[in-house]
Amino acid sequence: MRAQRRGSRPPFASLCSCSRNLPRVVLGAKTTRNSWSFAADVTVTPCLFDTRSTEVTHALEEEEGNLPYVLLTDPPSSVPTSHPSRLTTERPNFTTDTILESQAISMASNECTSTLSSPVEGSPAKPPVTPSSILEETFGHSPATSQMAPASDSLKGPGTSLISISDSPPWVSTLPSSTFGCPDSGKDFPTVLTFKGVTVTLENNSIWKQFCECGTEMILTKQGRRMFPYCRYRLSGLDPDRMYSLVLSIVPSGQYRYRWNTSKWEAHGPAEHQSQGLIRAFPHHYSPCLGSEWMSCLVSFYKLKLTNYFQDQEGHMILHSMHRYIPRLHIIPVLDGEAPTPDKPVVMGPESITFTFPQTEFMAVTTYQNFRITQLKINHNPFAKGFREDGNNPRLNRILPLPVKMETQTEVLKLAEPSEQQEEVMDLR
DNA sequence: TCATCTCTCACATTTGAATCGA
DNA sequence: ATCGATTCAAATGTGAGAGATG
Repeated sequence: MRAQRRGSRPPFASLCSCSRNLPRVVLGAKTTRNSWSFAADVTVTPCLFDTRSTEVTHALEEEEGNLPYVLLTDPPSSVPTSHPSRLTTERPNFTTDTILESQAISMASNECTSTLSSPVEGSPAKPPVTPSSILEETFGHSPATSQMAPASDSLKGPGTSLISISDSPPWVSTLPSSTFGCPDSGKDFPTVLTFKGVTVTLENNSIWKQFCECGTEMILTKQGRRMFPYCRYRLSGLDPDRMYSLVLSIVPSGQYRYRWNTSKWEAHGPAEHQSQGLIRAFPHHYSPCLGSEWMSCLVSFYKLKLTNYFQDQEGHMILHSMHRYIPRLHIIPVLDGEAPTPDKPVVMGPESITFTFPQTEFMAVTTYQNFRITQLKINHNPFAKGFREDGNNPRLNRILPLPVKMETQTEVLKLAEPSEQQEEVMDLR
């Protein structure tokens, strides 16, 4: 399903269910009274979203066989500011990890001072560092993903109200394929983005920046592999009394398939299936929450897993290997009046906004291509601690010619400052 | 046919939560 | 109720080998 935007009519998204126990998000726009164009559809965790009308349900059932997963509706003329009673029975544990997360914050926050103007709106604001706790899982998690159209097609366009703050940042969109990896590390990436009074901080920007400089790679496996680093945000400027759903989508950021050639990525043919569009989205496991709750915690999408298994039913993000992607955070106000159920969607209307941090772009791979990325992962990821041997990992020695090894290890040691390692270790807790 | 590229799987290791007993 | 030891599931990258591709 490819997005087709017409006129100035804004796009909206609905989050709803399908018949395979995996509900979906649909990003689309109403083009005429009875016609919709779809930017994307995504499988999402059930019971997380408020719902609206069922206007085009039947049309989509016909299209998709027995998959009544699409529910789209007109946008509300206004979004109520009051909030319904709690929509879930379990709540985040806001106390368990306060200390560890606060420590991580205090270190990470040092990286948040380079507030740059976003393409949409500059923001000098730096969110106050307040005691926080990471959002720990207490909900039953049901996995989620799905197919969507390419972001370049679906989430841009005149009149759109689905705003991508950094939809086409020049330092990303204009990067030649061979320069993927942000070698121009002297160019700062925005750590804080602000739009419509909502400020989003990429809390673990320092680690992202290190990976970006080498060209971030993320492993895809059939059973799903977590991202490292993962996306961790701090939010401010939300209405404290309003319910919001946070959804992370991962959209293609290039039109090509790539290959690793000795020391750099090169375009190698057109992207696979991008004409049909494949975007994934992953709702945060605590969605929906009050704005006050989102703002009091770090929002970490550490549960997100990446896979290249297209029959995946576990709800992982399905990506193409050797393709470039970039995560995007969607902040979706939840409408009042109706409790969320798996068969009803929440409207992603004019007040929904999307934030994209260009430094989080990555290459999806099944095997690491860039040795520097491997070393960064080993040095930063606690689960890979077994491969750390102070630069004397015999396995790495085996696969590396000596001169290269000496050089890269020096670089890696330089990149992996102790404080950064410590930050990321604590980040995982 | 062959070389290269890409992917899959078993493996060793670490982490952290859960469990159990003192 | 607390603490330490143990167990186990889930996480990591490695490397061999299979399959796909040109």
